[in-house]
Amino acid sequence: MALKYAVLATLLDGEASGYDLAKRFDISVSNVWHALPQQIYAELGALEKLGLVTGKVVVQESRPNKRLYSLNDSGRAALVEWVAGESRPSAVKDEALVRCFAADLVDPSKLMPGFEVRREHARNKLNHYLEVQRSFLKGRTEEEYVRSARRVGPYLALKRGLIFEQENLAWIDWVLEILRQRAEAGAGARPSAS
Amino acid sequence: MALKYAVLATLLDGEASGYDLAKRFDISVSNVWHALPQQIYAELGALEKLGLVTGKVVVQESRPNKRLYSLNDSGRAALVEWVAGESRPSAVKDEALVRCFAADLVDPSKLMPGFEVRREHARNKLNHYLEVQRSFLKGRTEEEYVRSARRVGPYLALKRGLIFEQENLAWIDWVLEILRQRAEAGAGARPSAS
DNA sequence: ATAACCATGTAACGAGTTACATGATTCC
DNA sequence: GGAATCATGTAACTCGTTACATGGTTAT
Repeated sequence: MALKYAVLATLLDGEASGYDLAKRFDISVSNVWHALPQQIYAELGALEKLGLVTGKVVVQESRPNKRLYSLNDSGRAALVEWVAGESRPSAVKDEALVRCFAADLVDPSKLMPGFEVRREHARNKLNHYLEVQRSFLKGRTEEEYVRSARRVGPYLALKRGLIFEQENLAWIDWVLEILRQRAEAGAGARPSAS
Repeated sequence: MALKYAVLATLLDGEASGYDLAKRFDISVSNVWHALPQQIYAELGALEKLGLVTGKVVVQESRPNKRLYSLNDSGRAALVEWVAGESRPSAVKDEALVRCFAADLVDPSKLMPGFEVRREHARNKLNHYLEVQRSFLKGRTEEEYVRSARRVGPYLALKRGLIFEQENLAWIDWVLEILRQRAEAGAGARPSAS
């Protein structure tokens, strides 16, 4: 359901091909809703059948032809109707938490490499978000921005992803620190799950 | 995949029926991995076929009979082998962010009720986590706990959920404040998506 | 030359959600 | 008398992921 509206909302930024949309999803929408190109192509087809987007073929030389979609009045109306509704509660969904849960089965030092990799991922994602943030603010403070910008929605959403990744990183560092301490303290001791 | 190990890890706390596990998932594992009873029953069946858990029927009077499952050596070994692996990167996955993205289509005041409801949910969940935290710490500080407790994994995982919900709540409050300001400032003005 | 980009999908599979089904017992 | 608890599932469906398929063009 959400993908449908994520696609509609992304078309607010102007008409796009499936390929274009897949890119937008990668760059600026990934924080809001993640989707693979295959899903996007399928969704655009479905949305056109529903009459919520309008597609037209653009013939190109020296490039494959493409299908450009734009949000039409029905689509905009559907989005307006949906946007004020209630969202289902969100939660962290993360394999790493399951691994944590069983962490005490093994020597703490065994877990550290996995978390180091994770830290890298988190840092990269955070840096990406920070860049997107800079491109929103363009030197203004956040306060100025949310007071004066015509469109704030995308920024509000970005901010959630930013905070999430910051806290994720902080948590990973905290976990690594505890694992390090325990690896030292328990060197030689047998791990136990009881 | 993760559900499989979530079930195995939950059985570290002792043998349980599907019904018991469903409860544990609701109370203390929900933060780590969410699953409905139907999934748990199915997974337990699959795990028994794989020989990773051992089930036995317990006959009861004045209660339906039940099937008690316990983690066996194969299951424990599978968990040990899995636990040090790499987890796929996590991300927020939240309808509300999609709604945010399209927020500027409508009057800010229209969005507030949805976010108020959400704030309630977040507060309840946070309170639940705080209670679980108290039952872990039992008066000790966090520092003491992670230094001295035999088993820290579940606490590390809980902490992530706790932080997530705290930040979620803070973000919701921030969004509501911005919506309120904009509703005032733009009273009478026409909303625009450009 | 080789990689990355443009451009669009299909097919199979796995995971998660919703709806439905049953029935005794104990708590309020 | 009605709700909640114990106890276990099946069936249909939606959503997301992985693998596969194609083929020209531009940048290094």
